[in-house]
Amino acid sequence: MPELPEVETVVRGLQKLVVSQKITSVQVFRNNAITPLSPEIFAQRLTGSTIEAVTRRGKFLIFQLNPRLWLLAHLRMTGKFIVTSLLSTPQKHHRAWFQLDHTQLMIFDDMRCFGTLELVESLDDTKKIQQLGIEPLSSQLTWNHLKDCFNQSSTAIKNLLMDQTKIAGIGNIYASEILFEARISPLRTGSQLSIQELKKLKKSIQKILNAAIDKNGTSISDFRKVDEKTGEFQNFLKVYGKNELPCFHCSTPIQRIIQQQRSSFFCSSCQQ
DNA sequence: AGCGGAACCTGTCGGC
DNA sequence: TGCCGACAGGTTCCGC
Repeated sequence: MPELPEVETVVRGLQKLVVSQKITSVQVFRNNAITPLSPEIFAQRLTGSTIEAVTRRGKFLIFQLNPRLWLLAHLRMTGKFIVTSLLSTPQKHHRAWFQLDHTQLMIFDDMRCFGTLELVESLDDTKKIQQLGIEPLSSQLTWNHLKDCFNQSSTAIKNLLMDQTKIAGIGNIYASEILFEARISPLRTGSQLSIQELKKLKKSIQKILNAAIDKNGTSISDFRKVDEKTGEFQNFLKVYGKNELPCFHCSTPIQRIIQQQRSSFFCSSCQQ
């Protein structure tokens, strides 16, 4: 599922529902989601902690706990956090339950079991956070930064946009949508982009990601908000999943190609 | 340095 | 109806 706008949607949902709540018990239903601790130790270390804040870095969710500890969550393809006041037996894809005070339950659900939950003592010492590139919705995103990241590279711009060490948070859907907005072919290499194109790309990254956040993310199949409702940005996609449908602007059929083993969608007429 | 490919795991969909 | 392959929003590791 989730790229930056979906993770941001989940973070905002959790901020309203779980911040300042105490974790009163933890149950783990599938061990391989918890790295590298045993479920017993994982549960023991979390029980009694208070959730002080929920934030995001790239596609990681970060729970800041008191006593001082961080729970890093990555949803990968199908991970979800659901908050409910209903108590029930665990469902098939529930991986962990976090019982909160005030009778609320925070559920980590993940059909494909790629998602991860990890406890760390320090974000500064956590390599997977430290190696992330800039936040694309911060002031760090400038066309000059894009120039530094891209202009020596013979890698396709589609793949560069998804490189989490350059810009953190863009995945397969938004890479295609951003390049359509910027009118740049996914096949162009970083070094082939002009200054004008880098400036346009910077604006397109911000525009598409902000628009997707405004619509609570994209639900093509699995993504759900913490209340289990869908996002709405799937209704505003212009190229992703539109193989052979007419281009929004010029009616040329949208093409699907494979880059780095992932589908890219683009208009060969609008995007040069 | 950077690429392609495979692996992690489960489910759905379309074709035959 | 059933089987089989392709495909799915992400990341990491391995070999070249």
